Amino acid sequence: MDMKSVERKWQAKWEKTKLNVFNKKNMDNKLYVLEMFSYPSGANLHVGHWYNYGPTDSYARFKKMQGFEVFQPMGFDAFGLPAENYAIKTGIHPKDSTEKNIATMEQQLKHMGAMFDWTAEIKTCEENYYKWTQWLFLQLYKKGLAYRKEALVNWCPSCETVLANEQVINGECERCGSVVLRKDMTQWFFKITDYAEELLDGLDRLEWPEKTKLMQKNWIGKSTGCEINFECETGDTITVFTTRPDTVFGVNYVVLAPEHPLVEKFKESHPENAAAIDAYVQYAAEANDIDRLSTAREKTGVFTGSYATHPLTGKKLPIYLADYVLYSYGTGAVMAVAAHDERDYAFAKKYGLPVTQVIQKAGGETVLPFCEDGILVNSGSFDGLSGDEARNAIAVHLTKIGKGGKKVNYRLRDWSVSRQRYWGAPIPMIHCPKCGVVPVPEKELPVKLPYDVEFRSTGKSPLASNESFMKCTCPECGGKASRDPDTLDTFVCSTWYYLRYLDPKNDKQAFSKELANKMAPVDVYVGGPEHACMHLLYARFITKALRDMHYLDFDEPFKRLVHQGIILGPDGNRMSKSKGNVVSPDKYVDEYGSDIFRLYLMFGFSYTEGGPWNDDGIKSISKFTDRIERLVQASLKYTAPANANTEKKSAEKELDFAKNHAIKNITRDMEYFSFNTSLARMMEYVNALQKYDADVAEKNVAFYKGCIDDLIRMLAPFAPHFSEELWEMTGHKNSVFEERYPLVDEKALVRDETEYAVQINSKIKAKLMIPEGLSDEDIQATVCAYPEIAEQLQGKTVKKCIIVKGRLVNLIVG
RNA sequence: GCCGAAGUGGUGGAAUUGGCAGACGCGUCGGACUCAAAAUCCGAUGGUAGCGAUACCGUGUGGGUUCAAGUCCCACCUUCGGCACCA
Repeated sequence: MDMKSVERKWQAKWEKTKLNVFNKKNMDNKLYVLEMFSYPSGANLHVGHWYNYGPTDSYARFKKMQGFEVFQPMGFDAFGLPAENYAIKTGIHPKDSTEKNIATMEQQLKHMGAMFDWTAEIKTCEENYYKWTQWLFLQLYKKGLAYRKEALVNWCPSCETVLANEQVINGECERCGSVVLRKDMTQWFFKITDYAEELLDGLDRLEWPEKTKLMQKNWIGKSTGCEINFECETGDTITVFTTRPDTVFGVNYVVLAPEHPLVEKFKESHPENAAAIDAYVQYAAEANDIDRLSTAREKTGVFTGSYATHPLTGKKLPIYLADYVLYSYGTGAVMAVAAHDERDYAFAKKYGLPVTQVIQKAGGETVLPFCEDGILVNSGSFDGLSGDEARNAIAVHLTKIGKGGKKVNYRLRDWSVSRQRYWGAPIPMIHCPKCGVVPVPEKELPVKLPYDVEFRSTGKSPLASNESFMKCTCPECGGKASRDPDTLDTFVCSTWYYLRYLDPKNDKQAFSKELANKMAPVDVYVGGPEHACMHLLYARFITKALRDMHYLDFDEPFKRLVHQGIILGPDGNRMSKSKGNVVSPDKYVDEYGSDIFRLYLMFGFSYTEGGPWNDDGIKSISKFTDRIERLVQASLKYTAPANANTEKKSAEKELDFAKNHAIKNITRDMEYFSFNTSLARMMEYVNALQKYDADVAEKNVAFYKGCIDDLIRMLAPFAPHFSEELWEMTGHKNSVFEERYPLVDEKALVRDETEYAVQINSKIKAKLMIPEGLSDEDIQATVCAYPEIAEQLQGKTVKKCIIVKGRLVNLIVG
């Protein structure tokens, strides 16, 4: 079969008959299947895209044939850093390169033959989309969920620009090699932490992979502990968070993150230490959080010269700065208990600080640092308590004396959404010298992204250089004001795109509430596991926020989630241009056609695992479709005599069994996205058809042709163009996708006997056929009576007989 | 470093969740068809020993639980994903 022309033929037909367009009339029966949209970075569709979209489309088609009205849209996450970097390198404007890439990818996606509903297509870089991303920002601002604060960014002092983490290589700027510093900058944040508890709590009710839920849980990082206040000489209070208030009597010193605001105060009160402090702050600014949190990193720090007072003992405690404390976690300060914390212990040993043991191992020798629960000693009236009891008692006492109390802390931080970049949605805020920060009125949206901008680094955001963009009037006082020069993190665009797909042309609102409530949440969302913590968490947060603002009646965006695995390069490494191991799907699609390429992706890998690319099996898939074509062709010639016998003889029963076995297993496996096993069952069925075709001279033609029709129906989701062609070839006038997926006939699967494995003392001795429907006693009797087994049982007594119905019998003999 | 996964024949991968390890393919070997090749079809194929029935070994490594472990528990090794400005 000429796959290419067949593909074009059916793609054109589907478009004409609107086969892939969601029919709103059947909304009650909807199934929203969504693949993560793609970022148009390269000019071409990648194997990874194919691997995500091809098999998932087969799932969607399968569900369609089960009678669901499937909505499967596609679009482009079009803003982002790579297009801007490309522009800096080549001078090609991000808008131009992005639009060109999208045009190419659209063509490739259409040639893939997936049943995407292109009438719902969205591109996040278009005004009619980002207008509503800006609207979303304003709603969050109104709700108090968007605010400004200082935050650290990677700063290249020689390029005078903010760098993405990706652009920092071993602490140096990827462009110029300068040492990258961490610098404070005022940025917009979304208060995702307000939803920490709900985001955690909601995980239980999601049909998501357990590992993903666990990762999100750890990312949110709830810990229950205690806040404790330490008074300083300067009159300030250092508040620390600890999960181990039971060790509070063992505090030897207090440590602040180098970025802590109190550092300035300490420099003033101890000017003799200022130089050392500055040097250390500089040193810390050169490291990233991952390195700083590494337990393998050499502990470093500097004494501030100042002291704090222990809230319970009144002891004077030296105050240090150390980079193993992060300003972004907890309060940015910790109480150091050298005897009972690994890092504090290492630090204390290095700087010659005292180590005070206050916990004793219950019933054993205590080796320091001892970090487990134990019995309190040297802890005043709390001696003898342990674990939760001690933590509770101390927390209650601290509350009573006003020096702290119980506190729940989350590792989750608020989401920084400002980017000092050009290619993104402008932040719809205005800075007025009189009125301060003022939101752009909704009726003035979108704040359009100007085309003419110098996006090379100038020390400021690229938009800041465009005067006509920056200049505006304050909506409140009418005076001269300027726009926010930053753009939004692209993750903001992708938090709500699943809603826009439902209502992509709406120019009155971001989406219709009524439609959203009917069509969403997404029933099945498919994408890479690399999004486990960020995109997937942000989308959940925004959905909950929209619910609280009464734009939605549901609170989770993605009911079910499936991760496809990652296809690596043939060398086992992640595909990348620099490694030269990128595999292009195009040459395979050209050579074999998109159906065969899709079939191979489904058959050759475990969908959720992925793995290194190899094309060993792709030819065999092409043989498989050839074999099917030959079978179908041959069946066309068979005609039944007028007085044909329609009784099913053993050969027909055998084939019927094979067919129903395949239907049953495929129907189950498709639900789990187990495409490789589904196709294995399909191959077994084809083998059975071939055997019947070859072995049975007097065919039951009507029955056999029915089996061929079912084969085409069964194959349709996996090889859509090929199956349509076969369906037409066998004389059908409709689309095979208007057919129902064959249902299993359980009667055909009933057999009189089942094969059992027979073990003696857990070793397999024989395999026997045992009639169905016997009691355990009868099964044991049957097995023991079997000559081969009886022989081996001679002179022994059966002490125990374990029977697993339909599988195995294990005789324990002595 | 921390969080989360994965490791099964020569190879891609199965294994109904504790019940016959290796389904279905690829590859290899043997055979049929052919002047020959391709294509197609049939058969064999985890390892070791044996003519053979068969026996022993075998799911990253080492221990453990169990009548029974690829699957559960403990320790370790290797690889992969994420770590908050790649998306």
